[in-house]
Amino acid sequence: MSKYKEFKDLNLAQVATDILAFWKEEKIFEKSVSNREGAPSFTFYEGPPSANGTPGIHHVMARTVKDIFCRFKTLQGYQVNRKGGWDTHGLPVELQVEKELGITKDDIGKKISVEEYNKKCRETVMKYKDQWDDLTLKMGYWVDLDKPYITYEKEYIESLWWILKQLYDKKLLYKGYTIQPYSPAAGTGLSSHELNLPGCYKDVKDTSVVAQFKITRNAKSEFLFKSTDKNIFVLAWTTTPWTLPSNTALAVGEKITYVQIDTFNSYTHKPISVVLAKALVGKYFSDKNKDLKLEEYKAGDKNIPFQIVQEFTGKNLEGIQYEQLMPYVQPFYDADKAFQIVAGDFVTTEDGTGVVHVSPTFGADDFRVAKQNGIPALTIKDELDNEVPTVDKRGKFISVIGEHLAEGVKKFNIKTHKPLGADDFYVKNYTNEDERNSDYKNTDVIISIILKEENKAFKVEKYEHTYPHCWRTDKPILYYPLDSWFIKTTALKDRMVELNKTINWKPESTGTGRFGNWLENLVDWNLSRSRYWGTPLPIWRTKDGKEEICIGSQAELKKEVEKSVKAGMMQASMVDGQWTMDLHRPYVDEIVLVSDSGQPMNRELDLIDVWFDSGAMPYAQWHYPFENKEIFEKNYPADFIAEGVDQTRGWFFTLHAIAVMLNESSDEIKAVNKKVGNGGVSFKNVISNGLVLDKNGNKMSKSKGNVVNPFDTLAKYGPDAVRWYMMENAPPWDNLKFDLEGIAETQRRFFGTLINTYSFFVLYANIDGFVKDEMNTVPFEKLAPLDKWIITKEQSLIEEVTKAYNEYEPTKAARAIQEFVNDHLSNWYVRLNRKRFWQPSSAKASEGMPVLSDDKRAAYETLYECLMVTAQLMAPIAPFFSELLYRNLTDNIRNGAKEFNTPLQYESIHHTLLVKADSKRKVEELEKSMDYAQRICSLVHSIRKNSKIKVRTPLQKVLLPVLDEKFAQRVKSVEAIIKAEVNVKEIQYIDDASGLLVKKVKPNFAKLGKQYGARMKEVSAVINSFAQQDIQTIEKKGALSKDGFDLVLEDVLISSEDIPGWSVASENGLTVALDITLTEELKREGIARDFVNRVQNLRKDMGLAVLDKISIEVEKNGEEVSSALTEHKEYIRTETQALSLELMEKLSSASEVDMDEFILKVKVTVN
RNA sequence: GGGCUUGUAGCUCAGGUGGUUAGAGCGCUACACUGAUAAUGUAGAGGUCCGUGGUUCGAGUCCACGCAGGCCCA
Repeated sequence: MSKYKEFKDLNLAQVATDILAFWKEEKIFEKSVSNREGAPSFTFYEGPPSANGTPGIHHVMARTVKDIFCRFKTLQGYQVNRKGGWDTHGLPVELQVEKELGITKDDIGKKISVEEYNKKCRETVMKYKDQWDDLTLKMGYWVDLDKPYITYEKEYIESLWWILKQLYDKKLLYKGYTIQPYSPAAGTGLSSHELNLPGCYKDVKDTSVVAQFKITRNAKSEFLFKSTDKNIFVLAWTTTPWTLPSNTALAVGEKITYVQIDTFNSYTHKPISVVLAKALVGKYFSDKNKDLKLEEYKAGDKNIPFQIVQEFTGKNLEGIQYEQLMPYVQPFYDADKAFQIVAGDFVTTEDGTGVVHVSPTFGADDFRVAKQNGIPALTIKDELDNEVPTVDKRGKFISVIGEHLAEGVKKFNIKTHKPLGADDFYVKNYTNEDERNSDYKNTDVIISIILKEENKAFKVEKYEHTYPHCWRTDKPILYYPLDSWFIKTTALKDRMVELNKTINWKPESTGTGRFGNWLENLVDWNLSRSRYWGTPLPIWRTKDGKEEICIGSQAELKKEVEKSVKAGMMQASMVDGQWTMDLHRPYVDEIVLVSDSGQPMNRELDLIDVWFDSGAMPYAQWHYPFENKEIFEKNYPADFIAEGVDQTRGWFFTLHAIAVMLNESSDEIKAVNKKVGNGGVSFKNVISNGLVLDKNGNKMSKSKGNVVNPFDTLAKYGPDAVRWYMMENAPPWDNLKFDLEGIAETQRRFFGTLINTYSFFVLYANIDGFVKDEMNTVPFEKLAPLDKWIITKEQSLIEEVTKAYNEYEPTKAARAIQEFVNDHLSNWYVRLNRKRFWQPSSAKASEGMPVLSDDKRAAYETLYECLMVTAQLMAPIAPFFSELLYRNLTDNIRNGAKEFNTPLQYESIHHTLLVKADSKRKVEELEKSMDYAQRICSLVHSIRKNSKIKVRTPLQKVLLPVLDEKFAQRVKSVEAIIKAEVNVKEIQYIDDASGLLVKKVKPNFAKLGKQYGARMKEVSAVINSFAQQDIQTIEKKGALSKDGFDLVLEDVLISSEDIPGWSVASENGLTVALDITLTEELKREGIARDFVNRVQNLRKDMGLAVLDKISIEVEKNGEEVSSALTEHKEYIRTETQALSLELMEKLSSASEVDMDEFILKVKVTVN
């Protein structure tokens, strides 16, 4: 009969290596999917990593989370297809290529062709694919690496185009503009990455203006006019005065407190009344002037008096209108909305006046707040009838404004270094004027002077701040409206918000908070990227923008190209033969299509945001709708996805946005959703996991040198310990403080204990020749109480762990399994049952035909079952070790199991079906009783310890106060266990009748609180004053009236915390007293047990085998020892397997053993 | 600056709907066990529950304001 494998020097890393070989050899992963053909499917989407960087330890964490639930669902019987994927486009790839080639973006198209550049990108993007695949394999992440989706593939891009076309057709794709960093000197937009290049932010001194915006008197503003007769101005500060001519709104903070102050303008000396944030008054009004009288002010006085008239919050200012500050250009549309005060969440009282000047064309915040409030931007129409801002792309004011400024220069006699015409007003010095000229005045200064003269400037001063500069030209950048293609996500905002509520977010707060708020404040999705390596926007346009076409497939493009060739726009050679064109730049850019009116159409040069690539993966990974429609329908939407919380606005959003928009714009998707009963989401459950930090809670970074190498870690500790540690330590959505010590602890504490438990089973099972027989097991009713108890615990564990996995709570699952193995199985069940396993089997055992008693068989079967269930439950988290455990436990019965089609027929644990809890095999009563046993033992140990009486010394009895009969019954059912565990002869139950019991009473606050509330102090005083008699009365009668309170039994908690004259310990309502009197008889028994212990040590020192027989000789040492050994001779002989035990007067060449109180000479000889 | 999140023992973490003695594991100290033995068990020490206010008879738990760390966004 084949035996169970024993573990020697178990190395979890080696286990993984062996199991990996087995998985590969037997195609275990593939089978885990194919075995489930026809079963309901559980869909998982893999968020594609980018292989142009190396994987880190946090990827192990993220992928463990993904793997767990896919494995779990497989165990539950689902078919779980999981297609891997690669994210291949985007800026990081481009940057890496540029670094490798030593070029910059400027060199593209000059030193290197777009074609070569993109070729290089394509090569680079898979640079570390091998490392990724290796990690995937080694950590045991099961995902299909053979047929991954790759975002640069033609088919993938075609699906993206199809989606874009759906959106386009529903008018959800449009061309607009956003405010972006722009370099007029270089004539190009800058990415945030370029802005963050070292040296871009420079300290500069700019002219700043606090401008006075004159309030219009009407119902809303009336309250400001009540207390003053002066003109009222709102003060707003800006460090870019050139944006003032395009001001269309002012923003205030709703919750910020503002004040109105009567004072005088320091330049014109005119009386004014101004509004600004209360917190900033001190900045503009000196405290030493507060007592000056307004009436006594004379024009030109240096100290200007001021008087606070009233104060109010920003909310009161909302909607108030003001006069345009520099009325040079009027808004084209919504003019009635312009020039009003609105609330902005970006307004602070850090600096300025607590009021922000809003110029929608030249500030991102400004643009957003204006859009939200329907406020127009100041623009004009150019010769092509396009709306353009008041500053052109070279950084110069349009001539309409230039005229006004030139007029102002003349009118106020401003001295400049050269005559300024309408076309000379650059907003910054982009024309390299000589600033050293004493009369040099930039546009900001000129505007400031004009404002001063016009009583519109409250304060003008130089202000030093950091401002971004163009890394190419070293000139200050502008925030400028640039053309972009947008997806009108705002049109479906409500739908997205609504559908988001149907998604199960782990943790919930990410869904409602971070993601929910993001959706609430949604702006249109800016798709455009001015780059080279990415998915091209499939839109072709005529020069005047009047005609355009959005291409939704390769076939359509081909058709359009043919049309174009016919029209003579293109050469036929481009489409000759098969259609094999790469859909990337530069090839698509070379295609010129023909419009309906016969105009040439060129592709809009933009690429689309890479996030669109990944968000479209549910469709594009299957090349939907061009292929695989059935597979797609079966795998839409995802049941589960998981990525880092940083993906909230990344992948999670793009998945959601695209899904919701397609559900509105595509009839096909709508039909699929209807068919599969999906409201329109692309994922139903999502875990957003946290970061992996170093053990001190710092972010891992190369510069800090605290990066943990995943390969080293896996090799050292084995993937199971790493995975287990990561899940057990903290819920995945919390940040993990990653500590290698922690993995070592997991290894020792959990895997070590489990291995030990298994080894214990194997040791005896092999001796006894126990083999699991699925067809014939001892029925539950015949099990020993301890067996029933651990089986009960096991059922609870199955329920708990299954629930935890179902609710995407891996940490709860891991912790429950760990508690079961360590505390219940190993520490209690195995420990207390050891004897059952090593009791010799019946005589036939020696003849090689072991016959197991039912009791022993029950013990083996119980332990076997616990190990098996543990293996199954832990399999999702620790797939390797559980596999080893399963195979070791089942290899010897596999053939039989296959024959009889029983649960253990599968070659891999990952092919089995998860056990279900069986309520018929639960004895909850036993669970409670055992809990008492454990607690009572703990208390007795505690008393022994305090009295310094070791467990080997037997004691007579334990006293147990009984407060209710149920309790006594429960303890009695486990009495034998308690007695054996703490080595006492009897347990005596004492109640009121014994007269020993002193009871204590405590108010039951939880119940009383509801009834008495504020009178709690009185009631509890009354209860605390109960005499013993009162306690007895309320116990017997169930009610008691005292000091005006009618109390019932449930109002109080009765406990016994004292037994006079006894050694007592109590905890949590349980009280135990121990009789620590040592009678001569007990002492003798103690000596005998000590003696056995010492002989066993000698046996061990001598290297004897378990079954070796011995003879013992002892030199006499006083009457007590002699009678102890004589009295317990039989006991000693049985325990030590001694054929004889002789007391001798004198012993030569004997061992001296320390019996604590004395030394004994003992001689052990082998028979 | 905004949104979200975390703060409980030396370390890592538990602590439904508020209830009076705040728990676990590791680590530490001591002891026990010695037929799971390079294992195992038991006990003990260890806490301003981040701070300050508030609500309440009662706050680790609820509210407000802060402080510190983290993520995302400006």
